[in-house]
Amino acid sequence: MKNPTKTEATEEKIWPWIHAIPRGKVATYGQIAALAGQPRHARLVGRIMGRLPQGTKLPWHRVINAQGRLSSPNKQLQQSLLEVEGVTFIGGRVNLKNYQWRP
DNA sequence: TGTTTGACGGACA
DNA sequence: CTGTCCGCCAAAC
Repeated sequence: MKNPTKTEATEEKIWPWIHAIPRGKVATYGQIAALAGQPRHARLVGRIMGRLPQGTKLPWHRVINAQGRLSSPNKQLQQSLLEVEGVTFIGGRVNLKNYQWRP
């Protein structure tokens, strides 16, 4: 057994928060990092997201960047998943003023 | 061991 | 609006 890496320790903290994002709302990478007690670690969140398995139950599509744009490899899928939930895209971006989740 | 990379963010020109 | 730069830091090379 090895000590958990910093990434693994952070995973445990961010997953509950991502899971808590309600339908029709979005959160930013930096926001999740801050909620998990890791301010300024947005990239760490992004790296963890990239390691998620396909069948994950986490609403990964509700996490976007601070500019209201999509950063995931599969932007097309992510956008359609969000639109189904009622998130509107204008000019390829989301209006965070209206759709950002505020715990 | 040193450098580059990346599902980021914010400041600035 | 776009593009550049810097801070951040684990993982990959």
